[in-house]
Amino acid sequence: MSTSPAAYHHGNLRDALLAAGLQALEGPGGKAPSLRELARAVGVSPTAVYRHFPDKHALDKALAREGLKLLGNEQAVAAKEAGGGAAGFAATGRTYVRFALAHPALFRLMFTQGHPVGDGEAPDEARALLTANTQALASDPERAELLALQAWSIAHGIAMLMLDGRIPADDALIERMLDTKSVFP
Amino acid sequence: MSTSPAAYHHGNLRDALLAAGLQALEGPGGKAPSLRELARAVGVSPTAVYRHFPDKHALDKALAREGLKLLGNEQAVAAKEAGGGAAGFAATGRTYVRFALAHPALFRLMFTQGHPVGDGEAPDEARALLTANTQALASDPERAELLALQAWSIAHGIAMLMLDGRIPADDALIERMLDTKSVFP
DNA sequence: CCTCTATGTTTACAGTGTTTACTTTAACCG
DNA sequence: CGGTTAAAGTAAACACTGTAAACATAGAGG
Repeated sequence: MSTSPAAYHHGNLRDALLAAGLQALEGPGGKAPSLRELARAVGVSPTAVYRHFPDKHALDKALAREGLKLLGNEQAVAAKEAGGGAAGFAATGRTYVRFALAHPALFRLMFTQGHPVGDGEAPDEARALLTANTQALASDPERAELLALQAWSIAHGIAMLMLDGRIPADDALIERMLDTKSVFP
Repeated sequence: MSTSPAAYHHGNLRDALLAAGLQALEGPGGKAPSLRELARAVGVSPTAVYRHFPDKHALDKALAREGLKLLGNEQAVAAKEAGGGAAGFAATGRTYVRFALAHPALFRLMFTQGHPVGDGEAPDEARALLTANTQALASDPERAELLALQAWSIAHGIAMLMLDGRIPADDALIERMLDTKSVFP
């Protein structure tokens, strides 16, 4: 799933580009890399990239998917550590916002790729976890779906507004804003 | 406040640039214009822009402020038409999301300029309206501030997720998700 | 009227995404 | 094996971007 050490310069250019892209995006202070930057980082000519991605946007979409995987994993372990149930659900939300603050550039990229709603892609782990949680917590499944979208929206809104500096990126504030008793009683 | 017909080519280049920028951004299918595009649209050399803005980012920030004004106005009239109070508050939220869907590029620009939270700028009308509404609806003023941030976050989250195509941009869905009885009982 | 300052223009540079044409490398198969 | 073929890489070029430096031109004020 990443950077197999053998056959770097030849062989798996695609994976190498994604790895270099993630490294550039990760962490606070991460930046969205240019296509040429990534080619340089991997030691290849800019046009070589086009053998593996039709254009820059496709590369970005692939990086976004990679980011979604990371987020899903972090959420899954956080939910498990919290013991599942309502506590796990809450942990999921906190982790979402913290992930955004920890990897601003990556998080922005993940949600700026124009992901048409009806495309046949399988739902990412984060999304699957969300619906599973709400289905377990709500009786009515339709109401559960609405709850899922609302929970997603408030977490996403908090994350975005904090990233943009519209709301102080305070950890205690995250806690209060996401308090399930207050928002979803 | 816009495009005074006299003295176009000489005089108010700054306003002309902002007007051209807004026109490019407005509407669905709007796009973030390049500095050179705007210069062309106004009939001026690219570097002339630098007499009025230190760099592209400053221009974008000015456009973002312009967009916030537009949003604030729309929200104000919507709240007034709904008769104020709780109904007005709800109208404010709906208008927020609808504005985002009606002007995707502008909305994105408005919230991607890195607006450091502590800077001395006066709060925009949208923000002022928000706190006024929650102060009126909640007894405890501290609880009102939290409610304001939560309401903002959920509206912002819905808007962003719909813009990114993660959630269907359905008007009825907006209504259900923002239903105050369901979210803030 | 003459000067000075605000506001433009020209030219140039480094960087970007992308196309086209060319070269190498590896794999396949008779 | 050995030769052909397709995959994967390179080089050069194009149109575009934001920006800097040096120069030109009003228009206003003393």
